Amino acid sequence: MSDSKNLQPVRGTHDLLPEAARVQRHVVHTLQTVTKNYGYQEIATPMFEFTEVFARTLGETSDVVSKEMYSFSDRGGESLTLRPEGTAGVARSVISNKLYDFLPLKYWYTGAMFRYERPQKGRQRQFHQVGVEFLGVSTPLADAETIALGWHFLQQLQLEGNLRLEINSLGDEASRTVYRTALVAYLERYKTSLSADSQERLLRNPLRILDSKDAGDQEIITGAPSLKDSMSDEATAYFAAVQEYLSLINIPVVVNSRLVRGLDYYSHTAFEIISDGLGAQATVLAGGRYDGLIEMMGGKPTAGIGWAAGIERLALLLPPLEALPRPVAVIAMADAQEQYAFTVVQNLRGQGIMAELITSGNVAKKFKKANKINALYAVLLGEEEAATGRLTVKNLDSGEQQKIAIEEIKKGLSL
RNA sequence: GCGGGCGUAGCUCAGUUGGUUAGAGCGCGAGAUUGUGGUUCUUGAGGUCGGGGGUUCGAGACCCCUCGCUCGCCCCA
Repeated sequence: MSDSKNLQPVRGTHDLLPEAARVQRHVVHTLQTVTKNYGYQEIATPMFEFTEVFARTLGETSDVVSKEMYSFSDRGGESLTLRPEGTAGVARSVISNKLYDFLPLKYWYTGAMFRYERPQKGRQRQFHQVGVEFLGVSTPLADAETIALGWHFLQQLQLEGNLRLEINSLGDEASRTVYRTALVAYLERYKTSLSADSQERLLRNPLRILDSKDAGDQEIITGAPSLKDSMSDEATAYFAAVQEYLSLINIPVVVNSRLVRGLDYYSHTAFEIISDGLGAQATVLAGGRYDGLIEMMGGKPTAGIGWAAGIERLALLLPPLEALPRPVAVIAMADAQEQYAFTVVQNLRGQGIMAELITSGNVAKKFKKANKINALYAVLLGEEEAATGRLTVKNLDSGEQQKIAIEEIKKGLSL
């Protein structure tokens, strides 16, 4: 590995070899199937946008914007950014295409996201998400439905380990502003006792201090004013209704009043689904309501709620996939049948049968190769078969052999 | 961005207090008289010990730097 530096994938990126690619495909396919029953359609937005699209919506002071974005100038001098998440792009697309005239909209998406972070298990610099956005409806029912969709999706994947749905309300914007002021006023008194991280957060995103893992911080937070007390009656009722809808369909919910999301565009309902099967990166699906987002970006006021899930994290929790279907191995017994064998494989493929031509080597060798590709059947072609068109088919598990006309093979073997 | 652990063949790992041509299992290739495999046996290929520098008569082992992975913090999906 003398020139290892250039042959290594960039830090935090990974090749998707066939097995992993199949797992990711399975996750996406599962979402596609589940969302269909909820009336969702796929949307795909560009992998990069003008930097401003993310900077404005996620919040200039958010960690994602302030230190994790892959931003660069293109040759025309424009500042562009590789998308760190999916919602901002969809929101931009809704405005660009004036889709707010066609509400409500239900979109799902998948794709690579980019964040300059320190890689860890379940955390990469290029990672993949699936997500959904439900635009144009601001009712507790819409929140419950969206959360149910996420829950349903994860059930469908049959993840190993336990999942926990945590939910909170950040209140409407007015409530949040009131609360932020009250919280900061309280925390200022303990400023010097707070952890260094939280002292920093006090300036940038004080609500996140509620979520601190530092024991000292937690102690201080115990006495802090509660967001509930600052919430308007409407916001409180809204949150109660969301919970009621969820209980109606038996989705277990844990209210976590310290759950705060890191992106600025959220209001009202916020939620996370957390797995006990991962390490520090335990959140497997998360999202919330973002009613102010589209207006903030310059569009008509449009309600919205959505979530995203990390495909790599889901992959870590996925049970083994079904075994791949087994092919038919076509074997010429002698060189004289090689060309005939090629026509036979093509014939089988034309019938919709997965078939592989085993070339080179003596017959014993070819059988070994057939085993290696996990073939269920071997089709043997010698002088007799070539003359009669009736092929010798051997079941490689049982060893049984039979003769079948080529056009009967599909039925004869129930392939 | 901060702190800890790790990095030896494709994979999983062993390499005694620094000492000659770096090992094993699995996997891979070839063979065991040419129309029948999965077992077994024989045999072969494959490593500049992540990379660079240093200490030493001598380094996979010690020191420094660097790259990557990993655990926690942070952040988040």
